[in-house]
Amino acid sequence: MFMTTLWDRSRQVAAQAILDTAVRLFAEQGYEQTTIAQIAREAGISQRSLFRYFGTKEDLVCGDQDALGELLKRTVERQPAEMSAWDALRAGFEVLLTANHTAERALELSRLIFDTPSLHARYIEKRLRWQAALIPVVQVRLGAATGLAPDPRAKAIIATVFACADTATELWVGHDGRLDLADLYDQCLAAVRDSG
Amino acid sequence: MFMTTLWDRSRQVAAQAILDTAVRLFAEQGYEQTTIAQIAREAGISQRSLFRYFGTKEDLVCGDQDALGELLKRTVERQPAEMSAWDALRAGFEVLLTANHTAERALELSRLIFDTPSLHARYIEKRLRWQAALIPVVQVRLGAATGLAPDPRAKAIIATVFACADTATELWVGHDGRLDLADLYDQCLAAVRDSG
DNA sequence: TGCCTAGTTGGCAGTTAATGCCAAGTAGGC
DNA sequence: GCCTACTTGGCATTAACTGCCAACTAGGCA
Repeated sequence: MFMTTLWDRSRQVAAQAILDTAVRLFAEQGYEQTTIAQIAREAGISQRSLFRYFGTKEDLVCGDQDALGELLKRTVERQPAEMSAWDALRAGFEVLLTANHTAERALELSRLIFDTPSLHARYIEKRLRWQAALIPVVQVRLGAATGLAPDPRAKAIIATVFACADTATELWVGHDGRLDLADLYDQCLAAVRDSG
Repeated sequence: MFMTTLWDRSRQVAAQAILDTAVRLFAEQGYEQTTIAQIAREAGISQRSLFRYFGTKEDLVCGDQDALGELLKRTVERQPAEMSAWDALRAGFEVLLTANHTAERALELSRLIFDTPSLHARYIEKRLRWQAALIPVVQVRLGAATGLAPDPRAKAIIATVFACADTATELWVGHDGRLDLADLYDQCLAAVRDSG
C-alpha cells in the first residue's frame, strides 16, 4: 500500500527533525541539562508527541542501535564458513563503521555517549542484546557441539570483542577522531590476545 | 572521636534494615513494581530519609559496589610486582568473590541486576568507574612508558577482564549458582586468550 | 462535493524518582 | 538544664514518563 509508505516517510522526516534538534541541544548544553520540554518546544511539537516518536530520552541518542545490531548479525553470518569467529566479528564491525552516520555525526554522538556516564551505560546495555543475538552465529564457527549445554566460549568471545570495540571507540573519541578506528580496534584485540 | 563511630554504627544498622526490606520487596514483586514509598513505609521511615541513606533507588541494589571497586583496586595493586597484569586482575576478582555477601544473597542480587535492564545499566556504569581507576595500576605491570600517551593496552585488557567476569556471572546466575564462579571466569578467559 | 474511517496530535491529569528547604526533634558536651 | 550538631520528616517542585480523551487530518468512497 502506498498509504503506509507515505505516512512512514513523513514520520521519518519528522523524527529526523526532532533528532537534529535534540542532538544540537545536547551538544550545546549537555545531555542532563537539556529537558524534553525544551527539545519539544524547539522542535515545534508537543511533549506528548515527542514521546510517541522516541519512547525515552535516551532513545534520542542511542535509538537506532537496533537496526545496526541486525546488520552486524547478518554480516557476521555471511562471512565465509572457514573464517574464524574472531575474523568474522571483525568483518562485522568494519561494516558498521561505514554504515553509521557521517564520521562527524558519529564522533559527536560518541562523544556525547562517552561523556555522559548514564548514557554510556545504557548504550552498553543495549548492545548486550546484540551480543545475545550473536551467540548462535558465533557458536557454529567454534566447531562446537551446538547442543544444549551453553558453551561459555561464544559468550566470552563476543563480550571481549565488544569490550575492545568500546575501548577503541573511547580512544577514538579521546583523539577527536584523528586516529583510525579500525586500527585502534586491532591494537586493542592484539593487546588482549597476543600478550604474555 | 567515639561520637562519630557511634553515629556511624546506628546509621549502618538503619541502612541494613532498609536494605533488607528493599531486597525482600524486590524479590517478592520485582524491582520496577516496587516504589520508594512502599519501601519507606514498610521500613518505618520517611521517603525523604530513605533518599538520604541511599541516593537513588538503584543504590539499594548496587550501592556497596563502590567499596568493592576500591577493594579490587587495592588488591590488584598489592600483588607481587613480577605477576602479570592478567594474574593480578584475576587475584583481585578472587578476593571480591569472598568479600561479597553470602553466596545466596549475591545470587539474589545478581539475578535482580541481570533481569532488570535499568539496574543492569546502572551496574555497568559503576563498573566503568572501576575500570578507569584500574588503568594506572595495570599500566605499571605492562612495562609501559607510563608517560602521557594513553596506552590502549591497559584499557583493552581491563575491559576484557571485566567482560569475562560479567559473562561468568551471567552464566553463574543462569545455572542458579550451582557452578563455580571462579571456574567459569577461567573458562571465559581461556576461550579468549587460548584459541585460534 | 461531502461523509466515513483510520491514524495522528495535543493537552491534561497523574505517577514515580529525586532534590531543596525549613521546622521539629534528639543526643552529647558544658 | 541549656547549647550545639546532626538527623528527621513534611512540603513543594522538577523531570521523565503514561493513560485518556477530544480535535484534527488525510485517504477512500458514494
